[in-house]
Amino acid sequence: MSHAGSESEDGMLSNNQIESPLGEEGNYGGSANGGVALKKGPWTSAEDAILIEYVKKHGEGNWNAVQKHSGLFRCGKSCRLRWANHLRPNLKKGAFTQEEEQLIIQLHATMGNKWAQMAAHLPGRTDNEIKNYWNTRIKRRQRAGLPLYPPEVSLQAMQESQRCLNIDRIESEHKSQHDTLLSKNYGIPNIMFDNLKANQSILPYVPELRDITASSMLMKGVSSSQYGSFMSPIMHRQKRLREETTLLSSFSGGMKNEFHLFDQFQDVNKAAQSFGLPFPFDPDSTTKNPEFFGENQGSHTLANGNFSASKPTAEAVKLELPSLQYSETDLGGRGLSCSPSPLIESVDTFIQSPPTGTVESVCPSPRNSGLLDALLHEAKTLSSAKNQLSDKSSNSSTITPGDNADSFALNICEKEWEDYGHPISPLGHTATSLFSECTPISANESSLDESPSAETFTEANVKSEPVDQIWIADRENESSTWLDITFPEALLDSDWLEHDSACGKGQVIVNNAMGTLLGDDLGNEYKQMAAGASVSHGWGRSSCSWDSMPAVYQMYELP
DNA sequence: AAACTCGCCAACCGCATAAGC
DNA sequence: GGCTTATGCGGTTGGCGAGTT
Repeated sequence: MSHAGSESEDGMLSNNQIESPLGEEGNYGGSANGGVALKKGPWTSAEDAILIEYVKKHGEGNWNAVQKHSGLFRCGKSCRLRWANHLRPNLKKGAFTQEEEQLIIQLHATMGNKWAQMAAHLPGRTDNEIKNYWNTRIKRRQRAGLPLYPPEVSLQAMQESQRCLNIDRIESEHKSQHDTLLSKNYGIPNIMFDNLKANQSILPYVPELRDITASSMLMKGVSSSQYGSFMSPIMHRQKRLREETTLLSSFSGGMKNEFHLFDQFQDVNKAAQSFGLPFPFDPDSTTKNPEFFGENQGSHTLANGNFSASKPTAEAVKLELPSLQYSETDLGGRGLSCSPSPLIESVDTFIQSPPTGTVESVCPSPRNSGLLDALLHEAKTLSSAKNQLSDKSSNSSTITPGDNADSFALNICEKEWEDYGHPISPLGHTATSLFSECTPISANESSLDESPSAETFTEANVKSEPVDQIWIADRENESSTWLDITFPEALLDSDWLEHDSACGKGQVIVNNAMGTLLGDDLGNEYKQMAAGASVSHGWGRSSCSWDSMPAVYQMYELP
């Protein structure tokens, strides 16, 4: 704004017009502030002392007043930055410890470039430090042709993503139960949070969840990488929503990165197929899936027009997670009629007045999640095969809007879940296995920066073959009813979740695929949840950590 | 010894948004 | 509601020192 603009202006005052109270030579080429040029460039110890003194007297904040009260010829912004990054107490100086480095990697795998949020998890460290560290690390590893994340971190993020994807699905499917449950004062099932807590062992930085509430979950859900725990507790609600939306967009950033990662493969199409993506991509997919860009505007992975899957980008690697920014041209070109702001507003609307009687979510859903979609598709394939054998009656699990949660739970639990609660996941290729097939895992890798060798990476291409084959076989078998795996809703609309058109969207028929989809651990969680007749509060479809997706899609970086 | 490259770091810049008027 | 100000965040730049050629 004007403030920022004034800072960057080069409204040069000649140096002889400036009288520094410090009598120091300095770069006063900065902006004029009330006729006084403000110094730029490195801070001197004298300036630091002045600033420290000022903060001691007046406290933090009101940074623009620093110059007035202290005679420091620095803009408020600069003062704030100096204080935050160098002068404030309890700052930890020096190199990052190994633990800190590991934490940063884990946090970044989950959050993306949310430096400020990451800094909140590293006491004494600043976002700038973390950012610098990360950028340096990226460069280093890029140069070495190493994966951005160690396999174990990628795997963790992958697992978290899948878990939350599943939770999210459950939530969407049960949203129709929402009002009934609320009226009966059902709470969030403890089991869910117990399970989430237990999962903390996976990512040790996940804070305690004991204080989590339905509302806080709702508030934090979309962006919360680890169950909503990354948001500052004092963060303004709308601010959170902004963050959430941004983080949702991080998902698309992850997708973008994903396609950068494909550049590493000799054969892009094969690489994509290894991840379960339908290659060759149709650049004009909008015409074939108009709803993708219209109704499902929440997914702006493609809508932002930042990448064309059919044209692997040759631009420089940019491991950023783009914010939710659209250009009119992009939107128009894609036939997208919405703008980002309606999305944000819709999220807000959703929070303020949760929708009733619909499973449609105002929150973006992670379409085109690539790897995860591959899993869904795979699960679907297996489930279809199973259905052919068992030919279960879907009516047994039909839920009517009037059903209470207990009956729903019984349906799920007794009719379906028993089949899939087996310790061994019915997913022949679970997220883990699929991932491992595509990830250059080095069993001996322990150090975070000791990444797989180039040889190992090459091996990954070979290992991905089975997935590739599954995919192709599936295409052949289902050529007549081919579903675009880039659009999981297509799966949900088919035999994954059979929306009973006669009874409305809220009436879902959960078939075997549901259990298949959920896998074992979440399946148990889901089972217990259902058995407890407590279907969780209707937070948004994307309440789970889509922002963790970048981890999956940033497994590799370009050399 | 000079030139060059690279990594690190501090600071700047642009942008978004909340708050106050 | 519109404008201005303050604040925060993430991306980028540029200076500097160390290492290499």
